[in-house]
Amino acid sequence: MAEFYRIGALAKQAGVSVETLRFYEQQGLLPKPERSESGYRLYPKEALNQVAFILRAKAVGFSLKDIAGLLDLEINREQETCQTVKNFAQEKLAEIENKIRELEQMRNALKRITDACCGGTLSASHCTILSALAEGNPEPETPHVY
Amino acid sequence: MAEFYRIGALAKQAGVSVETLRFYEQQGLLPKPERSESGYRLYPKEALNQVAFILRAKAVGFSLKDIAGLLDLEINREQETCQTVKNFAQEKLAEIENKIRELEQMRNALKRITDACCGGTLSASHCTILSALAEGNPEPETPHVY
DNA sequence: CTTGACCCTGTAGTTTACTTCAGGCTTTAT
DNA sequence: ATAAAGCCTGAAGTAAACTACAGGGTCAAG
Repeated sequence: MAEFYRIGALAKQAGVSVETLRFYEQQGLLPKPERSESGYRLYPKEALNQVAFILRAKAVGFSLKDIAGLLDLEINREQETCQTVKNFAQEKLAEIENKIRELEQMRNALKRITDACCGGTLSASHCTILSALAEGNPEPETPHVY
Repeated sequence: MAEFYRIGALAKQAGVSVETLRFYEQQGLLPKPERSESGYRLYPKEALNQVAFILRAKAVGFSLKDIAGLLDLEINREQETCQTVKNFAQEKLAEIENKIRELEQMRNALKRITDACCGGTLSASHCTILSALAEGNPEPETPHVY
């Protein structure tokens, strides 16, 4: 029971357009799938996970080129030593952890606002979102009193 | 001792080009700074934090338009009710927490690889980086034995 | 057996986020 | 005082990531 998606079905499942899927294939982000006799692309169900991975990586700020680099590891892994693969993965790991830290800083800044903010129907003239956000580190600063 | 940066100094400090700073100003991401008699932009030192915030937000996948939306809260805050501001901030907070979760999934997948990977000089043909990454959830799966 | 939904390739157009250029003032170092 | 370095505006150019044709096969339903 080897099941296959055609491009339209995969696109629908993944929440992208068929053009995007063809574009990703052309850019080397998706492996060239099998073809039916008439030339239709036939995707195995793993393709859905691969697309999901691309979308997740994109959502957190990796470029398609970055992502291709990650995926290339798999494709060329026979030619690479294990050490090379591991190094690259660790490099990407560091990048990801950096992004997590940056997001946590942003989250903390926003949290401080939503907590401090009255949340009522008054003017927001004291909700200094930018000043709170603009601070890199959460310096306590004179707390706003409402 | 109100100190001012000229555009070149701010650019250097922030690690961007002067053109990028002018572009951000034009796009409404940076407030229009004071000008010297001869028309030079004079930035207060807070500008550095604002640029840093933009860069951080960009690095984690927000578009300039998204960022402008965040920063707009400050600029128009007199016109908005506190509730509106708070709602928007909470919406963005949810987005950020989503991104953090996505990154943590990616981090876990990569970590499993680097931990399982021999790290030696052998072929990496068993380092299934893609298959590990492609999984959304870390299903245990038949563990690789080397 | 034809009509409509789906697929193909290839090329052109769009949006986002810059970057470069042209032409011309200002400031600073020698 | 003059030349190099820095700043100005406005417009054009570029790279990445799609998105939209144009022109043409495929296939299940009626």
